[in-house]
This record gives sequence, structure tokens and C-alpha cells, in this order.
Amino acid sequence: MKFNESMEMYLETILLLEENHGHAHGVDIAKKLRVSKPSVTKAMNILKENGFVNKETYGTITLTKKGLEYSKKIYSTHTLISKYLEKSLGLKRIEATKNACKMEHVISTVMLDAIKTYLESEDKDDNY
Amino acid sequence: MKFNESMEMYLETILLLEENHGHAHGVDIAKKLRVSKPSVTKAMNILKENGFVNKETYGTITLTKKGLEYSKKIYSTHTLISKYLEKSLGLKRIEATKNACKMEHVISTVMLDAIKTYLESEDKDDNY
DNA sequence: TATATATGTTAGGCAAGACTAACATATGTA
DNA sequence: TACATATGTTAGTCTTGCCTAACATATATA
Repeated sequence: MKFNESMEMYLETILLLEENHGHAHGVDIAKKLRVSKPSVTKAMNILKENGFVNKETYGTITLTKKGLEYSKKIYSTHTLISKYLEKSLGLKRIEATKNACKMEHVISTVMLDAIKTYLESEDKDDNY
Repeated sequence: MKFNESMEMYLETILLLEENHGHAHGVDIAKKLRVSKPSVTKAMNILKENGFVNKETYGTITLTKKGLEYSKKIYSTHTLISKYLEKSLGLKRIEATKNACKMEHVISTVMLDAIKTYLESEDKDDNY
């Protein structure tokens, strides 16, 4: 199961809301992503059908185990890319985040692995 | 005037075909981008309406000055990103190109400038 | 030059992902 | 507890970008 950018952004947003409040409200997702409430409803139904979120009609939204794994993976990718851009290009945090947010949906696993390696070796440098 | 990924890919493809054959045929664009002929026709009409290509009905396609500038800019971005990925992550050419092809449509101008700076300093290193 | 093949266009349709308007339900507070 | 407000859903629409089928034109060659 591989989602597109749109669904990945919904999942990532739910993850962040859960971490802050223990659960996600549709209206908060809508605000964060700057989409309408009906768009959130539709997306949540798709995520639910595919087993990524738990949700009753008119109820709050939580990630399933599967959904948690997936969204953590995306968020981890996001963080790694952001650090990579900061370190290799000297981008400011906000600029790195902005670009990472787009890149996280499109880069290959080979590139992601290379970023991990890059950051590990940079970490070593930091210890000198 | 800012195009989306789809139109940018059409423009980039036309540029490459023009460089190889002096002009682009719809059928070749379709093959390169793996889309149908009608999709190309539609895209070409949009590009023509916006002054990016010259084309008569049933005629061949060439870039206008505006179209040439735009597509060269995208292609240049593509090349810079690809080099950056090769140098900073050690990606192989084909892997770098694959990722650059996605990234070229989404990165910010600030990031692109940072890549240019990065590559310039790397060039200097090469001369030691 | 007549005809087969290659190329380009038109018409119509589909799916994704967004929207608004209207309606349904939940929640908090007087 | 009743009602106002907040939140969620349904229905219907729009745009983008793609598709296939059918048709139109151009090109090449017998």
C-alpha cells in the first residue's frame, strides 16, 4: 500500500495532532492542511477503508497500528531530509522544512538511505 | 506564469527533442512521457494558448522564445539538482537523475540558489 | 497517383482531490 | 435541559490530467 502526496499529508497531520492531543479532530486537520471539512471527511473515509485510521461516524480520529507505522515513516523521512538540507546546503530550518515537505513524497528509498548515511558520517564529524 | 509538474515535463521533453531533431513531434512526446497522443494534443493547445510553443493544426511543434527560456530553466534546475545529489550523496547518475526529475518541480528558489553555491564551492575544491 | 500507414484531433469519459451549500449531530453553557 | 455554537457529513460541482474509440490528415511507397 503506497499513498500519494495528498493522503500522506493527511496521515502526517494526524500523527502530529495525536502527539499533541492524543487524537485528531477533523476540523483541526482541515485547518492545518488548509482544506475544507468535507475534504477531510472524504480522506478519512478512504484512510479508514484502508485500515489506517479508526473512526466512528461523527467520532474522533486515531491512527491504527498500520497508520501509525506509515505516518511515522513519512515523518521520519521528512525530518531526515530537513536535516540533510540544513547540513549540506546550510538552509535555515524553516526553508529546509518547507522543501522537505515536498521532497518527502517523491524521493527514492536509495536516496533516503544515502541521506541516512550522510547524516551518520556528519554526526561523527560533530564528535571531533 | 508558473506551470505545474505535468506542463513542465511537456516543456522539458520538447526541449530535448528539439535539441536532437530541431523540432518535436507529438508522437515522440507521447512516447517519451508515456502518455497518449490526445493527451499531448491537449497539452500542446494549452502551451500554445499561453505562448510557449508554435504549432499549426497537424503541424510540428517548436518552442517560442518564452517556451525556450522556461524549459531551459527547468532543465538547468534538473541538471543542478542531479549534480548536487551525485556530489553530496554519492548517488549514481541514473539514481540522481530519477530523483532530480521529481525534485525539479517542487524545490524553492532559495534552495536552488543554495545548490548553485554548493556546486561552485565544490568546483573550487576540484581545482586543488 | 492511389492507397496504406503514421500521425494528429475530436468527442466523451473517468478518477482524484478539491470546493460550496445544506443538513446532521455533538457539545458546552445559560 | 434547552438551545446556540462547533463539528462532521452528504450531495453536487469543478478542474486537472489522464484515457479509449473514432475520425481526419499527412506522408511514404507500390
